[in-house]
Amino acid sequence: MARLVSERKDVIPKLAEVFRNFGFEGASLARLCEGTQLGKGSIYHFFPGGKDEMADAVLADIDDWFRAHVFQPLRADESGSKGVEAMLTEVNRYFLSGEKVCLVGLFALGNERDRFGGRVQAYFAEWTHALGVALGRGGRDASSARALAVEAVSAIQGALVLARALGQPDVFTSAIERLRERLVFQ
Amino acid sequence: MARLVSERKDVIPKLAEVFRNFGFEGASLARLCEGTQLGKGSIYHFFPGGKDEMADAVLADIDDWFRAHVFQPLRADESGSKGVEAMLTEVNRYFLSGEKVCLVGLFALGNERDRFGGRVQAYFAEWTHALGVALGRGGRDASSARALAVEAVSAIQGALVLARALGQPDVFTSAIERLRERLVFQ
DNA sequence: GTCTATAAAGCGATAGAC
DNA sequence: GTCTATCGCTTTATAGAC
Repeated sequence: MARLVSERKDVIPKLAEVFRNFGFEGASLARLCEGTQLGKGSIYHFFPGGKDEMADAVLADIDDWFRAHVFQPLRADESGSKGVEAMLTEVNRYFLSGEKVCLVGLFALGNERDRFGGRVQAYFAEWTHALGVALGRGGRDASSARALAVEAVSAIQGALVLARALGQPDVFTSAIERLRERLVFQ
Repeated sequence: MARLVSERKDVIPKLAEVFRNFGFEGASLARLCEGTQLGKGSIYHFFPGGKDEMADAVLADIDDWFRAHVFQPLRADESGSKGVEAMLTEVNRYFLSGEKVCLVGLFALGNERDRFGGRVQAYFAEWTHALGVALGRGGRDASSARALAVEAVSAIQGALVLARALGQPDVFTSAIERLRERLVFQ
């Protein structure tokens, strides 16, 4: 049987899925190995710091994705409407229309916050800030744009919770549609 | 030293706090013992089924509290406005103005959903249903009352996530105030 | 009802051969 | 880069004395 050789960057999304499904404490090395199809030796070769380093790499990867696909477009768009529109489309795709959970939100609620609080805080701070900037371009004053941004990100996170809890992904897609009508100027 | 004898019902809130702080997998028996000030022998005397039975009892206790203080008042109030008003006040108090996390929401996101999915689903289903009934009394048609109820409970859960993540409890209290203006007819 | 001792399994992590 | 063997520790759970 041919031996499969992995690269660290290919492993991270697989680790992410395990952490999403089991949380930090629930993601045992056995489960992480199963999810990545890697032995303990390989996984410790990539992440000598163990689980902490794995979760940290996963959070950094998520942060990078959102920065590239959501935060920067939000800040860059001069129209203040296309960026918001793009955010909602990308976010809906990222969370698989409500079938996928937000790992950062999960870590925010759980005790993972003690270990990764900085990353969790930074993720939501940057998201709400970038959205606030974009909404501010739509003629809103700074303070109400900021408040609306926090409200919108809260709505996304809450919709993910309820969609998951009720087993109704459309709770999430409906929330996205509502935000589209509320935030985007036609 | 006098020996303290406990009752099962006094133990449950203490267990709840441990589960809230550490999640299901993170709540080890050592931590549960520490949080309840009970030995393993005592804790297994009350909950022979182990951690599963403890978490189940905690969820049942939360469910009872919300049924008595939130769901039933929502359904009982004929005015369709005082019940909603009371819900927001009780919920704000329960979650300590955004400092306390929703255990059911945490379980909904994590893999605890596999074990306690039924209870999680029932909790949010009853909450959104009762709120929908109350909102329907305010002159809204059934379908928009129902949608608004899901939106409101989502807003509460999402605000808890962001308040926790950002370390800003006022994100939660602001969300409650916004809901008060939006849902309650003056 | 509470305590201590103990069992069996799983945990994260390391070492060393290939 | 991958694998297996292994260490020391913690885990859940049980048994039995008090």
